[in-house]
Amino acid sequence: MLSWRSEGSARVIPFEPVRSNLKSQPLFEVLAVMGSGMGFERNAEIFAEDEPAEYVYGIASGAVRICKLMSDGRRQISAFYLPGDIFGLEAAGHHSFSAEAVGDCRILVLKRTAFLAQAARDDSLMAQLWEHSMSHLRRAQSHMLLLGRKSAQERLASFLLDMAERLSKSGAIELPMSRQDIADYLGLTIETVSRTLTLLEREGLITIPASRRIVLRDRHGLSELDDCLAA
Amino acid sequence: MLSWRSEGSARVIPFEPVRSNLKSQPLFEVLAVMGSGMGFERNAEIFAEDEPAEYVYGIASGAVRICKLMSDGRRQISAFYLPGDIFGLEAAGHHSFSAEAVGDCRILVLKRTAFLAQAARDDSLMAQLWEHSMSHLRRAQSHMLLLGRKSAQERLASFLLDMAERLSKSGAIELPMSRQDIADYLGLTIETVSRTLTLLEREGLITIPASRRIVLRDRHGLSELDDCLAA
DNA sequence: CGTGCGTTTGAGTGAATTCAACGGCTGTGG
DNA sequence: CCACAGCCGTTGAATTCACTCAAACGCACG
Repeated sequence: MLSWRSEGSARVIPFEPVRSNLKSQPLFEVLAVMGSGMGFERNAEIFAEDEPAEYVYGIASGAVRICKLMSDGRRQISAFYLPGDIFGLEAAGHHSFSAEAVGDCRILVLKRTAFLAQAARDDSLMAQLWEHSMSHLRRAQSHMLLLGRKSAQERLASFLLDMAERLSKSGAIELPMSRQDIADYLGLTIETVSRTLTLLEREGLITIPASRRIVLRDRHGLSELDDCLAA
Repeated sequence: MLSWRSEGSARVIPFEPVRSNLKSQPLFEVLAVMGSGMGFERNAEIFAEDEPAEYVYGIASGAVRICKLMSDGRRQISAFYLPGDIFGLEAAGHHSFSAEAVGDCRILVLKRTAFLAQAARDDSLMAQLWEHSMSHLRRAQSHMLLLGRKSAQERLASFLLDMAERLSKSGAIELPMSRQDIADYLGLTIETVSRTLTLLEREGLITIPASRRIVLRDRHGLSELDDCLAA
């Protein structure tokens, strides 16, 4: 059941280092300058739960999902990471979740030890590192409110607004992930995601010119669904 | 609706500093040595969402809930903190959630700035601070799996096992929180929590000698419900 | 022009919710 | 000491929202 999910490690394609300066946050800069680039195919596993955490990762292009699995195949995606984001840095030992490529993507990789050595040299970096973890924690808390207390419409509204903010700025979003990914992120089924999107379209809040392309027509209406007393 | 929840700040009772050494984790020690003690009554607000984050808190006795609210009163508790736990430390500016006393409790309080100054003096403390945030993040991720993908029975099983581990070690748990708190933590209603507990009792997995006292009769059975591929 | 995958749509079901009533414990005041 | 009020928790009945099962659609690719 759902076995396609565990196709697991598709091929890993090394490629020439990227000197991305899309995002100039110092943490990402460290990766861009010191790290090396790798390519991952769609659905490739970047690291697995319980695996020793040896590297830090930064996204040059594409998107990554962080997930936890149950033994019967149920999956919860706890976050999507997009270009400029850093992930996989554990304080100790092992990863507590797995990371997979949502689509083909280019990832910057740096040894954890090298990254931490750099942080030790630069106090402000250590502080930013902590700040970084805390911002993830804040996101996680907002997401718990969504998962525990919001209706399907509210979940989709929150999701679309978040995605718009993170990867478009304009009213149109090009989603990097499948409906199944969205469902597993929002704690819904693929059918409910699909139905709810068409519902939002019928209500005039969005239009869906292509399944992965969504235009926000009424941000205000979406924000009302989102509630957004949460940060 | 649900207005009792917002009784808000019940009286705050200052009390003589506690030199607790229940838990000797260095972070908590800093609070025990440098901080001052305060008492909070049941349901008192310790700090509110969006309030400037000026202090760090440690629990000497009692329990605290961390929550987010929606404008219509829906509430999600993202964590419970128990004796020995530290909370309220933000990397920057403002709290992204509120904290309330679950029952009467004694809290150690220290100025954020004093705490961070100490951390700056002691490298290992800064590292532990980061480690601390990461362990919260790990918990949050497991909880997202619970909220997004688990059935009511599975949620209660996870909850009970977690509580047993954190506050009893033996098979009997004395719950510090109400059914409403449990419901808001697990993303359920109070009725579902109640029904599911009696169901678990009928199945012989637990016994409930008093509403706040629960005995785990079959940990193995509970673990199976819990699934617990999650850390 | 089929084949395969991702998505949409439909019909029926079900787990948890809502609405409602009852039971039990605690503390207060007569 | 008992009566009563106020909570908190449990139980019951009916509803609902999202889920499951199933089928069809559409696009991309060989």
